[in-house]
Amino acid sequence: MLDAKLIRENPDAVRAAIAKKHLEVDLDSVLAIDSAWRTQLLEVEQLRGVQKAANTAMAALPKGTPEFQAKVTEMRAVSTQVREKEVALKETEEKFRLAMLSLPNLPHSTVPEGRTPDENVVFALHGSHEEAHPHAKPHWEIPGFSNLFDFARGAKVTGAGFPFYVGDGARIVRALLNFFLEENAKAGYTEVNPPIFVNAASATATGQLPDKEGQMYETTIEHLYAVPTAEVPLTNFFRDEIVDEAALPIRRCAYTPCFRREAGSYGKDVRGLNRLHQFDKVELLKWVHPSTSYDELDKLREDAERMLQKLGLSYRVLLMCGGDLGFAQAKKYDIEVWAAGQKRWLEVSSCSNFEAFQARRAQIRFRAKETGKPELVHTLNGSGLAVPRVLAALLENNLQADGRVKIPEALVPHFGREYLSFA
RNA sequence: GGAGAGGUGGCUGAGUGGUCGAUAGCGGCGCUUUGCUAAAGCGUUAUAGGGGUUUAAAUCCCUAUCGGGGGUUCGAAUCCCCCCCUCUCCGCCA
Repeated sequence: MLDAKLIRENPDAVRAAIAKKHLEVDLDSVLAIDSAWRTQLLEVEQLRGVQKAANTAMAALPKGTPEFQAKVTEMRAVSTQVREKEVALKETEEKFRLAMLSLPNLPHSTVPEGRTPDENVVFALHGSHEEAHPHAKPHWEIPGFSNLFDFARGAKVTGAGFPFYVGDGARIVRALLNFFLEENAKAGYTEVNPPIFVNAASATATGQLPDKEGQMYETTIEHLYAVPTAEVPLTNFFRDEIVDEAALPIRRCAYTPCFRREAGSYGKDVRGLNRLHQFDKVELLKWVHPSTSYDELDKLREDAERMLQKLGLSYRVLLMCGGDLGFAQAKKYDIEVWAAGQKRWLEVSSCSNFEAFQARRAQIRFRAKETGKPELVHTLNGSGLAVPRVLAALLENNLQADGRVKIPEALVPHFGREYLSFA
């Protein structure tokens, strides 16, 4: 959510910033609602002032006197009027709230211009993805793949996109999660094990609701949402709270399964482990002082990159252009790992600065020592990392002539063996 | 799931229809006293929104907020209804 004062006082600047995201936004209608709301608010407040003054006067009057009765009669009319105007005001307020929720975050000045993913800027390249991987093949074509990653039985038991991980398949997932969590702990992130269902207020605060409702699984009885990412419960940890300024930046990480309906995404990039309805991910989250949030974004990205380096994977970092930035983000880097078998880049992390956008929705503040006033924190998050695509790249890039997969050295202590076998 | 009790400001805790944004205490902040500390005295102590003034801010005016929502009433922290949460007991259960 944006600051209402900002759109009121600098509508043109807001319009220009939104244009960079190439989103259709009717700011004029938002401004019109805002203006109507303020007019109505003023009327209601004035009438309430009249009621309040009468109330004080009546308190001093003996009940049952003619003066008292006259006041009652007089105030009955005011009361009716207030009620009517309040109903109208509430309607306008709700319209305004929804309109404000529909406004995207503004991109940072360093975000490159661009409309489509092709216009994202390659910010960094690491490793030599073009070197030969003589034995590489798409992971789903590796002989014995379905022994470890059983999509057919997953489809039977639950549905497409919910695989079983069996034997070394389950083991490598656990090893990766353990590796990620340990690395993040070293980098200063406190581990959290959050609820994996959240309520509507939480999903609204991080921006999943109201617009991305169709992407989440929802329970029929309590109307809870299965988390699409640990970002949701993690960010909401401090919802409606004032955190200690001296404690900033607060760094946390969490492993959760993530549930995504992926409605409308069909096609060849959904093969194998590339896109699932349920997958495992470790998420990194920071609550920071506004003055440091872009430094913290760089550090967050580096924390995610370091893990890929230790796993010996080639990757690139994309700086997202305005058009590919997403609704809530002010600036975002995507980290993509090279999958030698598919010969494509797979997104394994997305590191974003939301500035105060989520914090305003979630009312997460700190009391600034300088002013003594509560101010909104900035929130940042990034994957650290998503398991299935890292796994896909590992399987493809490290496939040996004998059909086994060499486990990266950093992962061996967690996996317990040097090779993964499909037998 | 059943029965009961409760949810008030940073915290504790009064307040059962009217001048209550709310007694009191604690904590915090400021001032005074003091060689320093402690103590004492005095004062102060929320958040959000709107209006007005202003280059801007502060000051100023108004409104809202006593778990959330709705209702009764001229008027609700207080009465009624629904929901959420906490605690106690019972049941069930990993």
